[in-house]
Amino acid sequence: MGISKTHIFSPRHNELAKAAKVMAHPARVAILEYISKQEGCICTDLVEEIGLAQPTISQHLNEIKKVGLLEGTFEGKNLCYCINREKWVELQQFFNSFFSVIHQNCC
Amino acid sequence: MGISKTHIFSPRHNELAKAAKVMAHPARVAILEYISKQEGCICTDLVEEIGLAQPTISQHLNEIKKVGLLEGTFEGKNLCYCINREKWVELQQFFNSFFSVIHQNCC
DNA sequence: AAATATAATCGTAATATTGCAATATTAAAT
DNA sequence: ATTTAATATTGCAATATTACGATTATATTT
Repeated sequence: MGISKTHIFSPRHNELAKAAKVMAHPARVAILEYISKQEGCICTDLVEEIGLAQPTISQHLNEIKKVGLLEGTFEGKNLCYCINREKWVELQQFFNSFFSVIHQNCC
Repeated sequence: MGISKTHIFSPRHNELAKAAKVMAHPARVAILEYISKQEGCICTDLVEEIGLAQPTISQHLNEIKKVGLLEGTFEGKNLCYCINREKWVELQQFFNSFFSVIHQNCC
């Protein structure tokens, strides 16, 4: 994205943007939804479920991991991913409180 | 972003991603918050408020416009931007309902 | 009509993202 | 120890984003 001057923005704005960025790709939205709908942990499936190549899925998973939305075992064969519910709820509230700030009535 | 295979994802996932993308940059988060906190419409200010060059702000505003989050007069001198509240609430609910889907308890 | 103020557009450089093939790594099974 | 199945990493090509200077368009003042 070019230089992206993150330093001129508040930590809150940067955090919100970072959280939003995770959901800013349909593959990641689909992955998140799929995992969150599973009863237990998921093991594979994702590649055929989503329809992207394995390295691509792996990369997207990594992006999701980086914001702390995934939990579980990540190495070796048969990984076990699941949603970090605390973080999930935190994000939900984060977005919600952002959208709740509207003091404006014009136009 | 490379080829970005939007066609393999559901419309809902694509829409959510598109909405999230708008908030996926701190400048746009800051802009949205600033406008939403104004009593009436804003006229300028944004450039010095945010701290980016005028063309850059203009571009960001355009991104926000494209998802329908802005309303008002866009041409000429002294434009008048304000939040499209309907769309705003729609997005809030969109995100919220996405985050509400969690059927999972493991790990 | 000319000057002024404000915002949009264009062009372009720098950087980020997406996606995949090839390869490496890991852990379990044989 | 080998093989096997599953995921991670690397490297790279294609495309998108971010940012801004220069310019252009538009409307208001003078």
